[in-house]
Amino acid sequence: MRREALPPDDPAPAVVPPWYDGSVPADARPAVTLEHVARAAGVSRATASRALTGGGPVSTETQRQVRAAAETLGYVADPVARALVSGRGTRLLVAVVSDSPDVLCWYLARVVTAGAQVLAPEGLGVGVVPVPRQRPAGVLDALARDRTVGGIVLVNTTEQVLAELPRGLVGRTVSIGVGSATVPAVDVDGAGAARRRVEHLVRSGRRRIAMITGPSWLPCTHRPVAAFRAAVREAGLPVRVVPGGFCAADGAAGAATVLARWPDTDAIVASCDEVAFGALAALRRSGRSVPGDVAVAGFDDVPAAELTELTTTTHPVEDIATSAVRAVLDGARDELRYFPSELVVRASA
Amino acid sequence: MRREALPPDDPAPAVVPPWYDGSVPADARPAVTLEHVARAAGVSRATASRALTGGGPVSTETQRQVRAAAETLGYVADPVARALVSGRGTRLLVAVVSDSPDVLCWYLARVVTAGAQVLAPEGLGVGVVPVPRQRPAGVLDALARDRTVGGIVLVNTTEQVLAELPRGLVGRTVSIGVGSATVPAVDVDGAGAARRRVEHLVRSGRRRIAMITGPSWLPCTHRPVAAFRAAVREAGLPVRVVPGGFCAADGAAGAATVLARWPDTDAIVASCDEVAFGALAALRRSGRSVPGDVAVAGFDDVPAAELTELTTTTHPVEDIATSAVRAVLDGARDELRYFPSELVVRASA
DNA sequence: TTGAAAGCGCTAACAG
DNA sequence: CTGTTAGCGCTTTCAA
Repeated sequence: MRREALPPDDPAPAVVPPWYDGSVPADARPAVTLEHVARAAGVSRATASRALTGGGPVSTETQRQVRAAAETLGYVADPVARALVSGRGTRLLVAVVSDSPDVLCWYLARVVTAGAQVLAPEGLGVGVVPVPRQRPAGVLDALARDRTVGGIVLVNTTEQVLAELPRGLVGRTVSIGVGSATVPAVDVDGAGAARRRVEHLVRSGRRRIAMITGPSWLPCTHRPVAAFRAAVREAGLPVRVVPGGFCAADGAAGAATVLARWPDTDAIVASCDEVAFGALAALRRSGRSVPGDVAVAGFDDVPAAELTELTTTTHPVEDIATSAVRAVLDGARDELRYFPSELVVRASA
Repeated sequence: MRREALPPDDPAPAVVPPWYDGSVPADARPAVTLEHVARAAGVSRATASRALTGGGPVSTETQRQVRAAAETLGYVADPVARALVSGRGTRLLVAVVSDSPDVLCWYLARVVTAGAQVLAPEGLGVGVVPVPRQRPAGVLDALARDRTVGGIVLVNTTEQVLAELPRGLVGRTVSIGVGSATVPAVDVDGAGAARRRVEHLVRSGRRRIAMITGPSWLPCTHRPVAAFRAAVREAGLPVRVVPGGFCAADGAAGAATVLARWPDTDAIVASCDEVAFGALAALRRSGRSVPGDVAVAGFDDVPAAELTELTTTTHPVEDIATSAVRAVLDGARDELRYFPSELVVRASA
C-alpha cells in the first residue's frame, strides 16, 4: 500500500501511481495531504481531521501539535475531498432574482468578481444562476439538492424568494438587499444615501425636490424611498415621488412625469446613476439646464458619473459582496449590516 | 451494505445514513448516482462510467442502453466525485497577469462573470488569481499542483507567462490575448478595429491621425499598433504613434505628447475608451474642440462612451470569455481566434 | 480522548 | 468488451 511505504518526511512521494500517468499530470496531486500532517504530528488521520476542523473532541495539546504540523507542512485541506464526504460543496452560487435570462449587468459582475477573489484562496469557485422572480421554488429546490453548491448569495432578493427558500439552504444563504428571520442580509445604506442627497440639495438652496424610485418589486428599494420622504418632510418641503426603475429609460420617463406633474421642480434624486443619466437627457430635451434650473443627484458612483460630472453617492459593491460571501462561509448567522454610502459632490447638484 | 439493499427502481433511497443527520441536510445528496444508472441498464458501474464518459471500450448497444437509462433517470455525474478521482478539478481560474494586487476592473469583471455563467450549469465554478508579471513561475506552478483547478484562462498574457507555463497546465489553459504553440488564444480583432477607425477618419477628411497605444508590456496591444501604422501609411498619411496605456491618465498624457510633437494633429485613435476620455479632457484643456479641431475615437464601447457621444469600436468581451472558457473545457487545442470589432460612429469622430 | 474502519460517487487498472 | 477491485483525500461513526 502506497500510504504505508510513505516516509513521514516526504511530503511529495516519488512513486507515482500508474493511473496518474495518463492524461492527468503527475504534479496535479496535492503536495501535502492530511496523512502527512497526521504522521508528522504522530496521530491518526481521524484525530488530525478533528484537530483541524474542530469537529470533535481533541486534547488541547494534540490540537496544538497537529496545527503546528499543518502549518509547517503548508497543509491546505482539499476542498474536493472535503466536499465529497461532507456534502459541503465546492462552489458558491450568486443567485440573481430576475425575469430576464440576461442577468449580466455591471453590478452583478462586480459582485461575482469580488466573490471569486474571496473564494479563490479557499479552493472554491463561484457560479451565477438566474432565479425566476415569479416561481423561484423550482430553481431553489434544485440548488438545495445540488451537492456542489456550498452556499448562496442572493441578489435582487424578493419577499417571495425569502419565503420559499428551502430549509436545506438556511444557514448557508446570505442576501444582498433585504433579509428575513433565517436569511441574514447585507446592503448599502440606501436610506442614508437618500437623506444625504436631500440634505445637500436643501443646503444648496433647492426647495422642490423630486425622487425617481427604483423598481417597486424590489424590496430593498423601499428604504431609500421612505428615507427620502422623511427627509423632505422634515425640511418642510413637499413630498414628490414618482416610480422608476434602474435603467436610463426609467430615468427619462420619470423625469418627464416629474416635470409634467410639478413643473417647478428644482432638483431630482435618482435611484441610481443610470436613471440619473436618463433624467439628465430628458431634462435637456425639455430645455432645462443642469444644475441651473434643476439639480440632479444619482446613486452608485459609476465611472461614467465622474466623466459626466454627476453628483452622486457611493456604493461599495465589492465590500458588500465580500462581506456577503464571508458570511456564507461563516455559517450565515450574522445580523443585517448596512455599508455606508458617501456623498460625492460634482457639477450636477 | 446500503448499496446492496437498494431497490433498482428507487433513485432516492429512503434510508438516510446517520452521518447525514447532522449539519448537512439530507436532501443535499444526489438524487441519482451512477450506481442507479448502472443497475437500470443492467451493467456494472465501470461499464456505465465508460459508456457515459467515452473513456474506454463499450459496445454500441450497451452504450445506447446506459445513455437511455441515464436520460430517463435524469442522471448528472457529480463533479465533486469526478474531480476527486480524476484530478480534473472543480473550478476554472482566471489568472490575471498584473503588477498590482488590485486586479479588479470592469474588463476582468466581465470575463469572470461570463465564465461563471458558462460553468455554473456544469457544476463548476470560477476563481480569480493574480499572477505577478515579473516572476510568474511560482504562482503558475502552484496552480498546476492544485487539484481543485480544472483549467486556466489567462488574461493580460505576456510572453514570459507563456514561456513559463508549467507542462501540467498545457492542454487546459487558454489565453485571452496572445497565445503560443501550446496555448491557444482568443482575442478581439484589435487590428481590424484600428484599421476601421483610420478608414472612418480618413473618409471624414482627417489627414493627420495620431495613435495613443496600450501598455507596451502587453503583447496583444502590438497588433493594433502595427495595423494602425499600416493603415495610415497605406492612406499616404504620416505615422504618428505615442506610447500610452489603458487609463484616463495615459490618455491625457498621450494627447499632451501628441499635441506637443505634432500640433496640427486632427484626429486621435485611442487604445481604449478610458484613454479616449483622458485625451478628450486634455484636448479641451488645450482649447481644442472635439470633433471640430480634433476627432477622437476609442475602443471597447463601454457604457460611458454612449453617454459622452464617443465614437468607438465594440469589444465583445462576453463572447470572447465564453469562447475561452469553452475552449478550456474542450481540451484547449483550438486555434487562435479573433472576434470582430465593429465601428460605432457617434459625435466625437 | 483517540484510532480503526467505512465510505462519499466516481474513474481506471487489470483480469477475464 | 465487461466486471471486479482499488482507491482519490477527507470526515465521521464506533469501539476502545
